[in-house]
This record gives sequence, C-alpha cells and structure tokens, in this order.
Amino acid sequence: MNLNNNKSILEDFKVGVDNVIFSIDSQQNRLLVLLIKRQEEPYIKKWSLPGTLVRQGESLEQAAYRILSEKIRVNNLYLEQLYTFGGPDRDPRESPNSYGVRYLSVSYFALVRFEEAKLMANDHHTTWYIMDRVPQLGFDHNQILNYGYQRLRSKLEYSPIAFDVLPQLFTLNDLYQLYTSVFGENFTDYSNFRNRLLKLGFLIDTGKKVSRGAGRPPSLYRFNHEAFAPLKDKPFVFI
Amino acid sequence: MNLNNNKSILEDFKVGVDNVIFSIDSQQNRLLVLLIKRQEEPYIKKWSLPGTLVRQGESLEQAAYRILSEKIRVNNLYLEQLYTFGGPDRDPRESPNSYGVRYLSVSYFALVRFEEAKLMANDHHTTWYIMDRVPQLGFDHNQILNYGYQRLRSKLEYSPIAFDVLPQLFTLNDLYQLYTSVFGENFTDYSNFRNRLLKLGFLIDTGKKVSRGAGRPPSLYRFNHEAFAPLKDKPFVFI
DNA sequence: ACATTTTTGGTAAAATTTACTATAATTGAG
DNA sequence: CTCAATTATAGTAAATTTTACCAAAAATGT
Repeated sequence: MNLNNNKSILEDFKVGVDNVIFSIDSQQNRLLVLLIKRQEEPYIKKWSLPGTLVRQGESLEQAAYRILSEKIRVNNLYLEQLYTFGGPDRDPRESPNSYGVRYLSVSYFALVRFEEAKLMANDHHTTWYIMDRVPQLGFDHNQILNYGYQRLRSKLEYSPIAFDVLPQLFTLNDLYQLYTSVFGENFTDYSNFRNRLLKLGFLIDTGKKVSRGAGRPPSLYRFNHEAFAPLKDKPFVFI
Repeated sequence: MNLNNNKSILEDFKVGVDNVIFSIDSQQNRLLVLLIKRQEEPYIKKWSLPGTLVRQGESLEQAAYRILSEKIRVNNLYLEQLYTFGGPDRDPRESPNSYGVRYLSVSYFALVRFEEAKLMANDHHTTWYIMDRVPQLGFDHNQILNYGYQRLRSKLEYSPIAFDVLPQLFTLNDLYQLYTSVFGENFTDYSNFRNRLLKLGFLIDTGKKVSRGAGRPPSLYRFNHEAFAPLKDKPFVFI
C-alpha cells in the first residue's frame, strides 16, 4: 500500500462480513444453508446470507464467528475465508457517483455439525434452507452462495473438513451419507468409496461395533490427523 | 450486513490492494516475482509487494490493474483475487488500541508474460526477484507471497493459465519449460507430460514447424478454449 | 428358522500411469 | 557431403489404479 496517493481521492470503506453457512442433514440426505429474512431496507423481507459490519478492534474472522454465534449455537465447525466482493455498485445503499462511504463484503464459508446446530430460540427470521430450493436473495448473495457451494464441493474432495462435523467416532456409512448429501445420486458407489478411503490410511478402525437396527453392525472409525498430515501437500482426492 | 449495529462501534477502513505478480523466464528456468523497494515509512528501504490504496469509484480489480500498469507494461496476463488480510494489528501504522482508521489488504495474484513485461524505465525501485531468493519483506508480505505461490502451483495443475502467458503459437517444449520453471527438477518427464496433455484434446497441432537450432523442428500448437470448456467443471489434472 | 438388511472383503476387467525405447528430422563439424 | 549430435515424436510393456461388480458375514425381526 502506497501512502503517496492523494488522500482526497481515496475512498472510505465500511467492511461487512457475509457468511455462507452450510450444514448437512445426513439423515434426510440434505444440504442446508442458513438464511436470514431481512427486517429492514434495502431488500426488506428478502432472504439473505447472515452478515454483519466489522467492529473496532475486531478481526474479520472474529466478525465471522460473531455472526455464527448470534444465529446458532454450535461447537464443531470448519470456517475459512471465501472471497471479497467490492465493486463500487454492489450495494444499493451506495447511490451511484455519490462517492460517500462504500461497503465491502468479505465472505466466509462455514460447515457446521447439524445435530448440535440449534437455531437461537428467539430468532424467527433465521432458517435452514434446502440448498437446491434457495430463492432469489438480496444483494449479490446468490453469487456469493454459489461461490461457497463450489468451495464446499472442492474442499470435500481433497480436504478432511468432513471430520470437523462428524462425531469423533463414526461409521464409514456416516461418512458416505455426508458425501452423497452434497454430491447427489451419481456419486461413486459405497464399496469403492470405502476402499479408496481406507487405502489412504488416515481412518482408524477402533474395533468398536455399534448396532443401529437391522444389518451387520458396522465398525466405528476415527480420523487420524497425524496420518493425514503427510498427504496435505500432495495432490490426491478421496472421492 | 446488518445496519442495526451501533455505528459508533463500527470501524472505518482504508482498503489497499497488494499484488503478487509472477512471471516465468523459461529461457533461464526461473520463476520471478515483482518487488518494490519502499521509499517511505513504515518499512522504508525494505522490499515489499507492489500495492495501492483503492480510490473513489474504483473496483478492487481496477486497483489491482492500476498497480500493474504503473510498474510494468504488459498485454498478456492472468489476474485473480487471492485473499483478504485484515487483522487489526497487521499494519504498524495502526497504533494498537487507537481505533482510528484501519487498513485492509485485498491481495491479487497475477501471472504475466515475461518477454513483453518491461519495467517502467523511470522506476529504479522495482525489480524482478528470483522466487527462491526473496528476502524478508515489509508488512506481512512474505505470508501473502507464499499464499500466492501456492495458488500459482495449484492453478497450473488444473487451470489453463499457462496459455495466457504463452504466445498464441507455442511448442510443447515451451509449455514444458514453463512448468519445470515453477515445479523444479523432480517434475514429470517430458514424454509423459506430452502424452497426457495431448490426450486431453485442447491442444491443436497447427502443423507448422519452426526451427530453433539443432534437432528436429517441433510443431507449433495452439490452445483451443472451446475444447477446454467441457473439462472445466470436471476433476482432472494435467501435470 | 429364515428372509431381510447392512457391512465387509474381495476380484476380474478396464483404464491409466510410469519408465523406458526406437525412430524421425533437423543442425553443425569436419 | 557425411555423419555425429541433438531434439521431437511415437510408441510400448509393466505396474498401478479405477471401475463395476459379487459373495460371505453378522446382525434384526417375523
């Protein structure tokens, strides 16, 4: 950043953070995204991504966590920065050519554990939307959501983010259900998914069995961070 | 973004753009990055990434292009957003707890054609640095540079950004040299690289031959955007 | 007891990757 | 002009991985 510029032509920004918060209901095979019904202008009554403006002394990531904790109560999650949208015309609050304060949106992507993600009881304007039934959103939030969806899919392909939202001990079928909820019907078959994952060597069979109704009881597995680490920088996919 | 917040606790930002500008000198097998020797505080005399503050009515990407065009003259390039660094303590100009104006850095990643990238003649504080000889930089720019380097490598693996900086017509060896300049000695051998690329079907043999000293004259190829398009959303790598 | 369900372990065929070789087409030295 | 050196191109056999299945194991529930 160069301070030699004439300060008078610089622009002042308010910085907002908008979150694409996904959760996976493996029971019902659904990918869900958290949306807010706006209570004020602009885009009043429209659904939108949960967001906030960054406060003094607060980091971007802290702001992203603050949004999350105001809407849902959850302990296990994965969160990372997505993209920064900052064209001068993206927010109708900025009347064109007025050159007053300008809004920048730093978007974050989160994946949260569904079983423990409870909506705040007093908030009736927040809901989990089924991903492929999302309506037209306010601002440029459909674009941001789509960007987040692509990120979710690519992260699941080569990163162990699924294990941030699965319980400590899980069955291979739990993992498979999670993946099919996101990738849909034409996902690879269970047997091959299983073989590929096990060969990678970072899933540990605890030997414990659990009974869940009919059928042979499956083994409970856990994710081994140490065994995954060496794979981190190598190109590989596990789907 | 929620306007219900008490405005008094919000923070005002100046937004800067910092560029990680790479170029590849295939002749000398070197990956280069453009650095600026700072002429003012903070970090005076230190090398740093070229950056600027965003002006009124200017988009982030426009600002990124402006930096580029002030330092080098180049026509063929690839540019995309990298990451936004915005902790409250990243810039020493912000005295801690003063809560005045705060600086946010949106970083961009660029790959430019080396043959036509001429440094501006009157600028003696700008230079191409060999990537693995980069010194300690000002601000958090080593971190940003490293982030850009990872992006460069992963982009080269599954995106056709190389063809944005190669000439319209190029030999397969030109392409190979470019890749080895970035990925180093233990890169896959030429014969297999060739076979893999050709099988993907987006490189068109023009039939034209060109003589460059000793050896059988190679064919000139061109990149076919239409043939690449269907691969865009499918998982694949071409190295 | 046995039909049903689900997990687990496998395998044969297809496809791909890897390591390597042979041949073709040029330049440049003598 | 001849031939060694050089670079491009075309392959191929072996190793490995992926794909599309199948069968046995271990539980449930009627």
